[in-house]
Parts: sequence; C-alpha cells; structure tokens
Amino acid sequence: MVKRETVALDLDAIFSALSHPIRRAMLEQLAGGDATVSELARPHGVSLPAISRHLRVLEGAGLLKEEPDGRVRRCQIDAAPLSAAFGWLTRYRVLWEDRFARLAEHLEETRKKERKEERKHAHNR
Amino acid sequence: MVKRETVALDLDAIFSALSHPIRRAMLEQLAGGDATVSELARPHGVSLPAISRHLRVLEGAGLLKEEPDGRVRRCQIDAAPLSAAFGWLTRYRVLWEDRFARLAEHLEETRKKERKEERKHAHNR
DNA sequence: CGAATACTTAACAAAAAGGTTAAATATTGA
DNA sequence: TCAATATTTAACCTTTTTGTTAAGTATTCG
Repeated sequence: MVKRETVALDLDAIFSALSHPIRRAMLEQLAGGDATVSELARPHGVSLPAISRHLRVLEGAGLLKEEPDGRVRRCQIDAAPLSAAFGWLTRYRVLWEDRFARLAEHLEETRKKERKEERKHAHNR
Repeated sequence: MVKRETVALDLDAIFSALSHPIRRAMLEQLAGGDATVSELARPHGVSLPAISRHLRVLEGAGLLKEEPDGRVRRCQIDAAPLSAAFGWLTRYRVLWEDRFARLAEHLEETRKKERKEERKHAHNR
C-alpha cells in the first residue's frame, strides 16, 4: 500500500488562499512554470516578508510546494487542492446549470483554440 | 437593449465569501430552496447578528438576494458569481488535468445516480 | 574570509473578520 | 393598541490578516 500524499481538503483554507489577488497572481505565474520567491515577488509592489507569508498561506492550503535550491527557494504549484474547491462549486452547479453549460462549452472551445495557438506561437505571459 | 443584471465578478469577494463554513452551509441550504434568515440561522450555533453579517457578506459577493416579505426576509441564492470562481479554477485546470477529468467524470456519474434516486425517494439533507 | 544575495523571523501597527449583548425598527396578530 | 416576532444596527471585544522595517540565517562567490 502506497503512502498517499495528503491532499489538503480544507475548503476554508483553500478558498481563503484564493481570495487574495496577489496569491491568485502567484498561482497564475506558477502555472507557467516553477519560480523562485524573488521571481514571484517581482510583479507585486510589496515587501519580501509579505510575499513570504503569502507563500506560507498557499503552502498551508496545500497549493504550494517549496524546495530549497542553494540560496534560492524554488516554488512549485500543487493544484490538487483546487479540485476540492472545484468539486464544491460543481455540487451547486444545479443552480446555474444553463450558465454552467454555456461556460463549460465556451471554455472547452477556448481551450482547443489555445492549444492550436500554442503550437503556432511560443506563448508568453 | 436590455439592462443586464450586474453579476459580481469580484473574485476576491467571491472566494472570500466561500471561505467560511457557515456561509458555505448557508449556500448549501439555499440550494435546497429559499429560506428566511431564521431558518438559515437555525443550524449554526451563533447569534442572529452574526448570521445577519454573514448574509451581507454573501450579498456583497452577489451570491444572495433578499426580499422582505412581511416581517420575514426571504433569502434566495444567486449562484451566478460562482461561475466566475469556477472559471478561474478552470483556467488552471491544465495543471491537474487528469485529476480534473476523473473528478468531472465521477461527478457526472454521481449526478446521474442522484437524479435517479431522487425520483425514487424524497431526498432529505 | 568577507561581502553580496536570497530568504525568513521578529516585532510591530492598522485594518478586517467574526463573534457577543443590548437596543432599535418593523410587521403581525390578539 | 400592545405584545410578540423577525431582523438589523450599534457598540464593543478578540483574533486574524496584511503590511511594514529591522535583524537574523544560509549560501555563494570574489
């Protein structure tokens, strides 16, 4: 029996982590690949200590993994807990099913287009 | 040109509203149908004023609509803003696509089963 | 070694969140 | 009209969140 990684399912912590724009931006950035603390800090006009604590909030929600690499600290997203949030939202989709369906369609299309685009251009941002 | 309802797209407010268990429970309850403030308060061991403010948080995120009905205040969920949250999460699904796919499948199945069940039994909870 | 780099921790402050009780407001119904 | 019911507002308190600056801890590199 393999020791399962403990995926944080604490919706309080997950939604709370997602409620701050800097933290969402960090996750967006990390979606483009790993980054160091300084790289994550750069776009936001706040001090390193502030960034450091945002990172710990993300870590606390299970969304971030850090790995020390020399004097740098490499950060990596662990998006698994997002599925818990996603799952919660989805349970109540019954209430906005039309909207949901349209959104899902839209996203699916967008996604396919994006994929094609990605093969043409290298994508930045 | 129809005047569009203003759907709150403030992810900060939406995720923040979802980060408290009482507020999520309220939305779950409202998913089962409209309710008065007292009805929403009943399951939680907190004072009415506390409940009142949770309701204003939900309202602030665009998730709740209230309608005075005599001395009662009837509350209704407006789940539309959830699609904004859903949309954000979905943008980053790329990072957990397998998991996402499996979850979506699972939920889809569960949903179908539930629907069948619902036709057999009246469902409580 | 010693200075520079990359962070974190500590100590502090301001603001927001979440709760309480007591008082106010509005509606219903005897 | 008057009491009961439903809910909000006010005033207050505590804890959490978010930010700051200053000081510490490693690690790298000249």
